[in-house]
Amino acid sequence: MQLPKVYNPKDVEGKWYSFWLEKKYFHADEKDTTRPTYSIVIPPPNVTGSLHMGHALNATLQDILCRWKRMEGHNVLWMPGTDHAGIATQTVVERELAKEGKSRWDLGRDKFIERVWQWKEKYGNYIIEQLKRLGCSCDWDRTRFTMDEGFSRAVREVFVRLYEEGLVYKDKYIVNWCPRCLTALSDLEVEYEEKDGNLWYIKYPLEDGSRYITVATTRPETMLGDTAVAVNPEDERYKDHIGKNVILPIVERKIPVIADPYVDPEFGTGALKITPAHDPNDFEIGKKYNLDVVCVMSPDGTMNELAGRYKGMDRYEARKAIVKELEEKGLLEKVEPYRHAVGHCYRCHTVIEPYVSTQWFVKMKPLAEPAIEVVEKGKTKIIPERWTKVYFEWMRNIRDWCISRQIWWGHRIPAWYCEECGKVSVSREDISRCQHCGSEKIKQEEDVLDTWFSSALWPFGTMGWPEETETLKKFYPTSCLVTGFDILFFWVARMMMMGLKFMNDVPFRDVYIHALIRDEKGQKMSKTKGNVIDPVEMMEKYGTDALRFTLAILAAQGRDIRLSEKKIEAYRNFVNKIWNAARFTLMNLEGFEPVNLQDRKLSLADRWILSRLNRTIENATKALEEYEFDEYASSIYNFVWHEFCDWYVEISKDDLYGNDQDRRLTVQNVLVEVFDKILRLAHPVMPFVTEEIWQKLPIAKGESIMVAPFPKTDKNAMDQEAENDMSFIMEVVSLIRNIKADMGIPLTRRIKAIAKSQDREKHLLEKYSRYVKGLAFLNELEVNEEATRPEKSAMRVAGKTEIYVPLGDIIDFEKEKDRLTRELKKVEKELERVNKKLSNKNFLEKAPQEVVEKEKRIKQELEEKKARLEDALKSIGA
RNA sequence: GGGCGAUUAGCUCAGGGGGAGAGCGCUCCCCUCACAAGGGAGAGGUCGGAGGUUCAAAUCCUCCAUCGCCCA
Repeated sequence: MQLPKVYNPKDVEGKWYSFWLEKKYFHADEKDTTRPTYSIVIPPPNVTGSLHMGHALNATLQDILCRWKRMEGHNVLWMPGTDHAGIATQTVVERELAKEGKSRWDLGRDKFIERVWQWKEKYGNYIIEQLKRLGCSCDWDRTRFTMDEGFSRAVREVFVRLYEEGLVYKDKYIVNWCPRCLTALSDLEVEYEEKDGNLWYIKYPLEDGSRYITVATTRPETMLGDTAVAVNPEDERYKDHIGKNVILPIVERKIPVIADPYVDPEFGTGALKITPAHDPNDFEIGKKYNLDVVCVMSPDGTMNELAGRYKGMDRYEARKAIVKELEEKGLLEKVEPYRHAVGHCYRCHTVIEPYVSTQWFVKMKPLAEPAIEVVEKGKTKIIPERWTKVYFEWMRNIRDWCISRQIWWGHRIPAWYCEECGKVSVSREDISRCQHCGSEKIKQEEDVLDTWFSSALWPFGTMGWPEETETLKKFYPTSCLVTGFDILFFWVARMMMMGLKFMNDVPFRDVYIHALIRDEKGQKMSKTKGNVIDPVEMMEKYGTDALRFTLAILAAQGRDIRLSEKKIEAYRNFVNKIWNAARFTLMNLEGFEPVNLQDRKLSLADRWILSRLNRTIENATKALEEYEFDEYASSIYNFVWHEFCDWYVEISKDDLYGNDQDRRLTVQNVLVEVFDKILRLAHPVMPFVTEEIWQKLPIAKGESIMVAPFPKTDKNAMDQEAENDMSFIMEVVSLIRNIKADMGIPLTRRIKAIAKSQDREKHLLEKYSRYVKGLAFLNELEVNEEATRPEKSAMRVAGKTEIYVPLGDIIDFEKEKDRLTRELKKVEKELERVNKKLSNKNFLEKAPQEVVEKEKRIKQELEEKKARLEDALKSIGA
């Protein structure tokens, strides 16, 4: 069988993916009673989204887990779906409308929503298709959407139940407001950024006209809404001002000077203007002292009628104008540059405005407590562990969650207001009459729910809740959640609370938190920076397996991933390496018939590679169990490339091309055995190339590698002796190659080498001289206990063995001297370290016996090596 | 302001008390019958700094410096 020289992913990826789909391998089975279950819900990407590297990493890791568990015999459910992403999606469609010169108001609510659905039908599957391209083995028949009918029912049920229990309430409160999106946001949806601003010092004249009190503020435009000035009660400077009034400049309103320990005397002048309508802290103080709440802004961030002649002005224009007026009136004492954190809308990056309005909230404390407890008790494990601290920190300081949004796209809050009795009706089903007075004059709440409110229900909402479905019984709680830390609070924490509340059980047993992807300079990837590496483009260029493998091998716990195209290219080369090893194997299987390796006489190399294979399986499996995806991938990489290809394949050639039919058959079987297991081991991370090759292997097997068993470690194949012996042979080979390279002899030029060796090493060299001769390209290897060094020769030391390579006139004595000297220096340095240790009485007394023994052994080895090197140097006259 | 993390070869990063590692890059040699997307060989680190614990510290502790992130 002949394979193309270069692996071409395009020929195989689509083919196998369709095959898997056709065979329904991705299907999770509620009816199955034999297999253990394993389930994961995908973090639903935004419908507006297209696949970025973060998704690719996230999905690759989940797919590795799912494919692995499936091969280990689990009944696996990987639940896919998308999120309706309220503000983001609405914005996209609004932008589309804007191109037609329309706003959503022109269409009206119903028409607009219809339009969003149209948009979703057209583009909403885009990211799902891309996930398929990535090879994801989700159970696509179950694909859910947070706005679909069943899910919406779950959202309503949760809302109503929380309302009935008093955990959802409506209140007038100061919230984060985005003047562009025209909606409230939760605390989490505000991103703070350090900005250079100013601290304006404004003089407020005392009522009696005697003096001024100077306040410092970063937001002079809000002064129009001031309703008090506050000072610290301990502050000597202001003690006699307390209780008096000042005249608020421009507005000419009388406002009191109050005292509250909240005021930091060190900040600014120690006097604080209090604007309850425009600052959360001021709002609290206002409540405490029953101050008026004077709101001087409209929802869109312009000044309103209470701002007098500044009405209609944008907040920043107003700031300038007000500062100017104060300056003209001589009331501006000074301006200082001041750096402070400014909140921005996480969707559109507009500076948010604290804004007093009536909103819906979820009471968090009663929900958070159990969510803390289950993690404390280890019912859910967060990996890496350090994130548990972050989780606790947030959960313990949690504030009520503002869940209403003044947008149209989302789950409309199921509350109706009665025009007659003024009461609120909250209902699971749409109603046409007031629940209190029966009036038909009712109107549904215009607001929709925060998208995260619905995503919080994802693990059970997708499984059919509130129905008691078979799916829930079988697959809830899920086994693992794989996600980035950026949504630990947004999503993970909230799912935990909702899962516990409505399912009485944690939503997931493990939470694996992976890194964020950055560019090679460590910067976040963003379209505006232009440093985005597009996963689809990378799959196109290097193949899906290469991309997946790259992401996996870089996914070390606790550190962000700096990705570059070069890395993907490097692992594309690895995929190709596997391909070519397969090509080699398949080219040399003429006359192959399967045999039982246990019945065969195995060579050292056979035993060695089988032993290494099993260690690799052991390592890789352990790594998967501990979510060490990097370790899993790199143990495959190292084994395949640096043990199997570099050594075993080379050694096998001798037998494959030789005349010993028996040996030939054994080696063929070893090659196939190693390949079969390594393909199955690697399948979860590189599904396509492994399937393509595996299908060509001449072994008894099922119809797909996807449903073949994951390899198990065979303890009997572990052979420490073979590994030790082989590593000595490998060392000798390397040393001879090294001499050739140093002396400018082409590797393949056959020459003679002499080994002065005894005991075990001599025995090994004699027994396996075939390996040495083959791998180091020698025409003769003389092994002799009494050998003396030929005059014009190079020398190296392996263990206690001296290797001589006679070179005649081609020897470069300078080079050889240089080489030996450097080697000697290294040995001496090492020896120094060891001697220091061994001459330390405390070390000899307190260190474990085995460590001391080991050091002694090392010392002896080094001394012998040193003596040999010195002799060699002497003999070339140095 | 509070917390977390990082600092190891030119670059990107593993390692986490007992002989400094990988990939990429670099240098030299080789189109050898699986693979030039390859093979062989090599150079290159007082493991950020200072203290401490220990027989022994890159590894544990403290402090400092620089960078990054989260929260207020």
